[in-house]
Amino acid sequence: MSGRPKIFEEEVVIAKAAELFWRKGFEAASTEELLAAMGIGKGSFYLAFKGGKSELFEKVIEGVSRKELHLLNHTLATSQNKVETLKDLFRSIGLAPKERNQKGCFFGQTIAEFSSTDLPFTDLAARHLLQLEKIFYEVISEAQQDGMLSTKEAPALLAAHLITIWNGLGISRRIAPQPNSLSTLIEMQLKVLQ
Amino acid sequence: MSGRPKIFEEEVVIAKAAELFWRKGFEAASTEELLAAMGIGKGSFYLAFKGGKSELFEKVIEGVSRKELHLLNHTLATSQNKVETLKDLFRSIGLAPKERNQKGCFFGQTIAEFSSTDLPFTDLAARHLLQLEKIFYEVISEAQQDGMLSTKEAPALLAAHLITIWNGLGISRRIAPQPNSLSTLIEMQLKVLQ
DNA sequence: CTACTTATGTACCAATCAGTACACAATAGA
DNA sequence: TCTATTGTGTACTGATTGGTACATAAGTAG
Repeated sequence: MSGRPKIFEEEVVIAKAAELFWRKGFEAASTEELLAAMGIGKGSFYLAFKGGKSELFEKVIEGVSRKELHLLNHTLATSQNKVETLKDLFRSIGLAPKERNQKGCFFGQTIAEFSSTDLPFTDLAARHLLQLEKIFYEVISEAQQDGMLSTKEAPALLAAHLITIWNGLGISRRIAPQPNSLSTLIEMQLKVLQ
Repeated sequence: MSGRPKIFEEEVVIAKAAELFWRKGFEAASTEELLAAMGIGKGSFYLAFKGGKSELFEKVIEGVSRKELHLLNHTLATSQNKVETLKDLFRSIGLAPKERNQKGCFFGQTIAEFSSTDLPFTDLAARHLLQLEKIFYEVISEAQQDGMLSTKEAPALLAAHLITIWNGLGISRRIAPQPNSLSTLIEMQLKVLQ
């Protein structure tokens, strides 16, 4: 039944591969580099990931998505002021270290690399952004009903607007000379949530 | 002095290469594909572009940038209402055909592909976005002074905000189910210019 | 015509790509 | 200990990568 034991956990090596994919993109990250980063050999890799590099990348997208959404959902669930928590999500961009900002948004990056092809990566990345938009929508919707938001704008439109800004900041943060300039911009952009 | 005549014009083949680079990105576009698209052979190519694929890509960035900025500047120069012209630039995203929208923004795409490396491509692409931002700034600044804009927000902040939205729409347009949804979003986002 | 200059097409190159084949190692159950 | 099962490491593969070498073509100048 159970032969030689695995020397790695799938979740762990997927997370390590994610780091490299995020930094270099799918095409530029070679399988050899990935294997080195994951700390496993070809034999183990192609046994665990029969689909090779593509399967790995799909699982990386799903893994990063799950982690990020879980973190946000958890923070919201234990938050006193959900709108403020949402705002803090954006504010964190202005406070992030340079290395983090240079990597931008993994999902926006993936869409940029693949949206003109027919690979399934675009759909997976788009699905994440859609889920993020849905979270925005629900927080805004609830806050409006509770009178915590004075804006009369439709929650769906506001959520789509926030996603646009999120993706836009995913580019801006990569080329911003100093993160300080980002913070004042973000603070201004968050005025739509009042 | 003058030997065998060239069978191509540099500007023309650069424009043809731009189409492929824009659709597939730098890494995914192979030199052979590029040569086929440009309609020239390796001999001619490496004589004209001693830096190879990299030099070609730099010239593509510069070429696309120059064209887009020139078009916008020309439209603005002959416009009665510059703010409205700016708005129309954004509105055109909602009206563009699917094939166009799937390509997104070439400069955002390039920044996404390279911002974690030290290649000069990021700087070239960032420079374009900065120039675009400057145009936004000047139109807003002038309109505010002429009383055509009631917003009291600082022109520099508004311009940075518009660039964020521009880059965000560069992602949204790639994954939008139908362009119709984009138009209502864009119209809402343009309310900052009133 | 000859000499010179520049452009073109093709054959070729080493390096790298993602992926496979397979001998061998390590466990569990009998 | 023997067998079955699963995992690992390495050698190898064919294809493709970006790029070079070079013979030849197509012009101009004398």
